[in-house]
Amino acid sequence: MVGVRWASVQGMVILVQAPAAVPARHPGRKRVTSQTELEQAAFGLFAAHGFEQTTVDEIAAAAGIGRRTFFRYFPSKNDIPWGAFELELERMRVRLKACPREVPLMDAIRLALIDFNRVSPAQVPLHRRRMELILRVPALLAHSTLRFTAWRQVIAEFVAQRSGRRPDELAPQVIAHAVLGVAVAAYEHWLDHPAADLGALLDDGMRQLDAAFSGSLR
Amino acid sequence: MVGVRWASVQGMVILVQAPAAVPARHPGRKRVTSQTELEQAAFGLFAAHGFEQTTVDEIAAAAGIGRRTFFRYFPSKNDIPWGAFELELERMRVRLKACPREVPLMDAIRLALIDFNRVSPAQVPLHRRRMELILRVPALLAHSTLRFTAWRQVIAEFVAQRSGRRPDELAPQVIAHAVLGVAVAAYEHWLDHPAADLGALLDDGMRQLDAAFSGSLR
DNA sequence: AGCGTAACGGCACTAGGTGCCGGAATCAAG
DNA sequence: CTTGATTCCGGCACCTAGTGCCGTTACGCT
Repeated sequence: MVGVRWASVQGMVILVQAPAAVPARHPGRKRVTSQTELEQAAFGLFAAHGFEQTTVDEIAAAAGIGRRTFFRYFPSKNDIPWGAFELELERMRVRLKACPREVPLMDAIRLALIDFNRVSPAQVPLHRRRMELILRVPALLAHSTLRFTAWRQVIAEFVAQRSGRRPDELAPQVIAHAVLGVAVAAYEHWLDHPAADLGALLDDGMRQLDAAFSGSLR
Repeated sequence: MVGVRWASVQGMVILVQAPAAVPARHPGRKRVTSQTELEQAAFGLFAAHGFEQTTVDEIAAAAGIGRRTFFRYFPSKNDIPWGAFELELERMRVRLKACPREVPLMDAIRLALIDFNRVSPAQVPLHRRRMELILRVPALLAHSTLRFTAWRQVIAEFVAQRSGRRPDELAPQVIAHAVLGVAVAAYEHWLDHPAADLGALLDDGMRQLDAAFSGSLR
């Protein structure tokens, strides 16, 4: 039901806290709901009345919990659409680290980018709703900046490791910003063109950027 | 005193409204302060207690106006550090449009980027405080997203015009995101290394990105 | 002086977010 | 079964940003 496997993860549990499925013998009262349940309740309300018109009170009421409790599951209303982002991010970090050094830097990044954003067909509608909220609701787009920083850091660390620099140097940061830019631009396009293939857009985006610098774009 | 010359500007007055200096025969009560004055009062408080610890009431009190009036000068507390950004942006738009077609696309952008971010030595300290707030205070960094969108749009429109595409196509958007990324990364570096030259960092950033795609970075 | 106009600013209200604290649920041990 | 430690729930009070409303104030012009 809860469906989040996380046995292998140890640290890095920032957003996703213990789901109720784990039978572990914890003392104390059981959690009455989960992030996933709250997310579903919230998404329903967002779809019906829009993000801004939906108050936290309404979400809490719809989920049958107190307003105060809501803020124990999500640090803010803006965090609702992000799901298990930190987990996904960790996945990308591992994937990049596992990439053989024979693969050229930008190829490695391009492939990881595509892989990171692959979703099973069954989850596409949910993913689309998520991204629609994140990229189209001004307050959420603004909030996303903070998540994007963590995302970029993963790229920057990979570039740094590969090129013998420190992650905070200019080159890794610039590349990380650029790659994130490709991702966001591809998503924007994907939202506007539902028939488009996200992976292809990401691939294309990276190649367009390449082309721009190679001078083939005038 | 007010010091904002704007006689030559006509449209595009979004943030900067009529300063009291213009003698124009407007009926009605005169404005009692200006964005610049409020900005100064606010910056003082920010430096003393930090952005988040400073309330709008305190800023208003320091400037000798009512809290309600503050919100007639700035749409939100988050907008304080942005100064005449819209005006600057318009300057960049004009500058790009004036660039001869002989100049290759990415060179034109690189030069405009450097030019856009040139500040006179006397204004460097203020500019640094501005950017420190915008890029280091989480709430302001988040808010900046909205301004950055407008900034990217200027780049995207230029690329589109040059390459015979529409601004919302993938290539212009990707390039715009990447260039903004260079700018932000350069500013981050500049904030960490006060001795560095911002123009050089921007130039370097663009070239690093170029190098990454040319495969010279491994 | 009087009139139209526009800015001021108080008041009340909404909404997100937080600290505090008593109460309820759960598990383990006696 | 009772007790106690632990953990979660959720009400309450409070803070802050931001907005609509509206009476008041200051200004320019006639």
